Amino acid sequence: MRYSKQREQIMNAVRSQGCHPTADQIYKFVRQEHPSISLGTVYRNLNQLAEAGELLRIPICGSKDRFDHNTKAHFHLQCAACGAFVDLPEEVSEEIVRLLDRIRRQTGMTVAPESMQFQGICQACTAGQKRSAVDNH
Amino acid sequence: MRYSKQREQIMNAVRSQGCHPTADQIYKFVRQEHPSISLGTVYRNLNQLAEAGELLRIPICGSKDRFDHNTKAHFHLQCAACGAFVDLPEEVSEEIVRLLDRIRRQTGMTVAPESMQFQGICQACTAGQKRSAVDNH
DNA sequence: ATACATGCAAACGGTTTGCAGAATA
DNA sequence: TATTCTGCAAACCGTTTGCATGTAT
Repeated sequence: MRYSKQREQIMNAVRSQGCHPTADQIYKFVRQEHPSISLGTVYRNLNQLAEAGELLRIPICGSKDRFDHNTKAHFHLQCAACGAFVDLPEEVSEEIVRLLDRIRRQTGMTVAPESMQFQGICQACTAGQKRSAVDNH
Repeated sequence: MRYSKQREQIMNAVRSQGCHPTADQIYKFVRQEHPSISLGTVYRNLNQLAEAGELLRIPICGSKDRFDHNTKAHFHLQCAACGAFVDLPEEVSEEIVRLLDRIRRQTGMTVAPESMQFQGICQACTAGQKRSAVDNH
């Protein structure tokens, strides 16, 4: 993989936008300092970086994929109320991994952890402090 | 919801194709006895039937949605090796539900069970009896 | 008669891809 | 110079939608 300014800026964008940005959020961000960049280039580079293991691509059913600079295996919840896309706490992640292990032993089916996405209601919204969907993404 | 021949045939197709058919599989199936039906009509009816609770629409990340005549809450695994789309055994489903309960108590996050899709390797393929992807869907 | 349903084709939204030209090594 | 990368625009694929017509109630 040869150096390119665009790729560097894209990687920086993913790192600086802590909140699991989508491709077009990254596109808008990078375009501030590099107005001529194209969305196709953003996607191409995100795919390459994901393949190289420098970031994670998180597929989202029925909406835009997310990208994560944290490449350590972990799980996410997308809140149906406010749209927030948050990491699950580590203890919960461990429980999930244990469950997948048990499933394998009990059924012979191997579940891929990176395929597991959670949808539901986040902490804040479950507690009733509803924020509007526009605050988040 | 007013009666229509198309809807009846679509519902029959979902019931007779035990294996969680996709919209276009249903389309091809119904077209055998009703060649003039359109794919748009199939989608419209599947959506209505899902809304009425007569079937389940199962969103699949990055590929075609599936439809299931079994409306009782249950979970699915899609096999990355052979493409099979299978129900998880009931004991496993119960364990998953218990886990979601625990997550709620521990974190205050509410996970929607119907959002949970599993990808991985099915029993047969884990055991090494790999079938090819074309055998299944 | 009046909703509601249909077939068709066009639109949609997120993502990928083919191409000619530009940048890296 | 030989590759790799870019910007652009068009293609892609599953799904939805607008419209004029047809059909159940």
